[in-house]
Amino acid sequence: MTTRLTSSPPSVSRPWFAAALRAWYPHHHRDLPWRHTRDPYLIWLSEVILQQTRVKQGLPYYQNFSSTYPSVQALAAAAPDEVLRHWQGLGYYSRARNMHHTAQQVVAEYGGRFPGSYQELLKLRGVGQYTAAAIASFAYDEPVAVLDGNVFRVLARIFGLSQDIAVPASRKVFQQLADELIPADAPAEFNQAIMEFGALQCTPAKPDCLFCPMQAQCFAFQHGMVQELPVKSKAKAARTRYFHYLVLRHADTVYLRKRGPKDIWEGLYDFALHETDSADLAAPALLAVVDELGGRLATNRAEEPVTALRHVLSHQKVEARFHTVWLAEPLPVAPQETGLQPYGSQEIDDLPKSILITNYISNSGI
DNA sequence: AACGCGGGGAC
DNA sequence: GTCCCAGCGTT
Repeated sequence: MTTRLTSSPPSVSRPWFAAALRAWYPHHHRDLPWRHTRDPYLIWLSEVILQQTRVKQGLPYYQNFSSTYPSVQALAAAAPDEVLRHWQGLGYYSRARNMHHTAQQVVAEYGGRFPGSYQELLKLRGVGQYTAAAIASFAYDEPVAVLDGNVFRVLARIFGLSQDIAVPASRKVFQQLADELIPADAPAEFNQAIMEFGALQCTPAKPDCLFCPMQAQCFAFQHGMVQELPVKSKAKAARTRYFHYLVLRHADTVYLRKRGPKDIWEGLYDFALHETDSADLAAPALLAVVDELGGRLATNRAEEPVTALRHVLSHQKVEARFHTVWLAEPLPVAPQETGLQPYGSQEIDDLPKSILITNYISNSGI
């Protein structure tokens, strides 16, 4: 496959592109709060929230975080569970854990001042090439081009780049072009504008080509390839998992535990979990699990209905069944490595939880 | 280089 | 249902 469908060589600069963006941006851009600050902390906060997240979804989280933690010192001083609780519902929770780690590092090792260049920013946990370029350009006017999903799409269409954007090796072609296009005198505006152009004008499914100012220069439009570009190979299908939750209850408490690493929802809280290869779990197997935990069933409690919930992630489908188990007495203290601990209703509300667990709790009246 | 990691909205 | 979103760290 040709690496570049246009006839002009990569070294040719295209001032018209930056000029067209510059003409389009002031009249079309959205008024977003992180565009009114040069504070690298607030810009970093917004960029981490917006990684793999739409502006519409991330905006309320930015408002909440920036008011709850107005400075990097405030964020660094927060408890890890509290940070995760504020992140609850946004997904990709490693972002919150890394963000908290980096806040503490900036306070402890950088005297509370954010690193002042792209190369230094890149060393921070949770700050990759995109985020480092965004902070460096928006806060410091450093001429480094951002490369996100919007930029990939815009450049692929306008300049006819046919490399598979899902393949890491394709990145260098797009990065080189973006670095050629970004003007040294207005890098921040260029980066904002190209992403906004991708988000509002050159959208994935139904781009507004009819009223696009780059229509005449756009390779994809001129060649009828708008739906074919960018080229992106398919992700592999999501696997299905079967979760059998034991909602262990005694008096006014419910047992929860913090989820560990190397699986979904690290650091979030859920119930005792038994995972199987099928949707069904026979009653004897269920009781065996309770027994393993050292639990003794209350005999004066009526059986409660099993709640079944389905939860879909990008890469997994979780079919969860919640079995309420009333205990005759509290679980033995530190039975094994289960980490299960009793929590009251108010405490549970304050714990960080996945959407699945939050939905179950709100439906079950815990 | 390939993979794992959320949740929501557009179509 | 499919696709994508101001990507990143790990393996």
